[in-house]
Amino acid sequence: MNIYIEKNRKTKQLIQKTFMQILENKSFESITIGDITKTAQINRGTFYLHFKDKFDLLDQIEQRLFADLGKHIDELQSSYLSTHTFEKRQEHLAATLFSFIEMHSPILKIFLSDHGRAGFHIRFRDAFSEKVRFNLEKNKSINDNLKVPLEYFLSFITSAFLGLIEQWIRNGLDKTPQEMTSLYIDIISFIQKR
Amino acid sequence: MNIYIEKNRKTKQLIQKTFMQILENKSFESITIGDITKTAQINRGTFYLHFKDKFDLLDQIEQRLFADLGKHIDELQSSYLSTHTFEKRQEHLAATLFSFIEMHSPILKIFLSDHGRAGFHIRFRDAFSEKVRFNLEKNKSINDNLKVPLEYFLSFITSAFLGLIEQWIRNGLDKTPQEMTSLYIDIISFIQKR
DNA sequence: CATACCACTAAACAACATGTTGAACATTGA
DNA sequence: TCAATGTTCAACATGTTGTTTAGTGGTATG
Repeated sequence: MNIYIEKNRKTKQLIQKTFMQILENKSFESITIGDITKTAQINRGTFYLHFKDKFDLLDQIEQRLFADLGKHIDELQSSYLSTHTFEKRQEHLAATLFSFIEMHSPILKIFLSDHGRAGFHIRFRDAFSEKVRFNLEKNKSINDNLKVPLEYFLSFITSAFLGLIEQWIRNGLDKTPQEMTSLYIDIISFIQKR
Repeated sequence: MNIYIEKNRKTKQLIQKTFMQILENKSFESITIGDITKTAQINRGTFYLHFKDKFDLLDQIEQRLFADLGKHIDELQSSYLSTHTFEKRQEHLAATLFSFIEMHSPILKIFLSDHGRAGFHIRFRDAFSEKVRFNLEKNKSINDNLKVPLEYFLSFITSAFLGLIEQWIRNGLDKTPQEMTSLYIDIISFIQKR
């Protein structure tokens, strides 16, 4: 019964790998199950033994990505939570995120482009937003001085961040995560000086 | 020969209207040409007399939206360009945009959701970004003091703005364009105070 | 008034995509 | 060994796409 588990896992991985590969040259919408199974050299029916449909396939890849993102941020926050200033924590959060993006850039390059599935940037931002909310709510000085609803402020700041990431990816990752972190800090302090 | 032009125009409009209507309940990908023509009570072949395919139909609606957005911003800039301070111009730009969004919220609600087509928020941001770039490049004090590449700053600020818009729409337009403008200003000044 | 024209319809077409089924084959465990 | 189980496959019915061909009922024009 052991060889079956292995075989199943391998076929499922093959489908996911092949799918991602095709996604580099073709948009999600235009990819057919046949495209995937022909390239992977398996029967089309086999696909349906592993995934409900195209969307299920993408969902599983997406969700693994979001889970991984959450794990990274959680780890950071548990070790940094009260040992540093808010500004230092912000900086480390940015650095962690840019590193994460660099690590997953092959997938993100596709998901954030128009080759991906509609609404990805919203789902990504929501996953990210949840983590930032936790970080902000712990901070009294923010809750007290912020006049606008927290959800609006969160949308503003996480979208801005995501905008930087999208530009970075569009530029073919022309900078290191460290450079992106200082670029982020430079933009914030530029706004502050006006 | 005039009645023909009228008939053609009306059928084309009917297709677009019906399409937008269906888009409220069904995702772009899952809508078929048959869905549209059955609802509009026209022959399926007629669709192809007006549009190349589903994408062409959506493109034409998108492009009309972007053109309209550009027109609004251009009008604003030509009348305000050098008669006000940079901050006042920013505020009026924000107010203009929020009004535009409110006016087109039925379409934008769909296009920005996962019922729309992948990459819309990128195309929308690009259209918007071009106009803001023009505004920023005219301003010497920004070009001189900004250490980071303009494209990154543009991505940051236009994405942040789009984030506010998305949240606003998600909240079912719970505020007036005027309230959104002061909300925007409040967020900026909150960042400045830190 | 005849006729050429136009937007649209109806029906049929091949090509292709989808999701399901039952059969084939390999592996497992009693 | 052999029945049960797991994986894969070929074939099927169904639905969508974009094109084509023939035809309808109005409209313009000489």
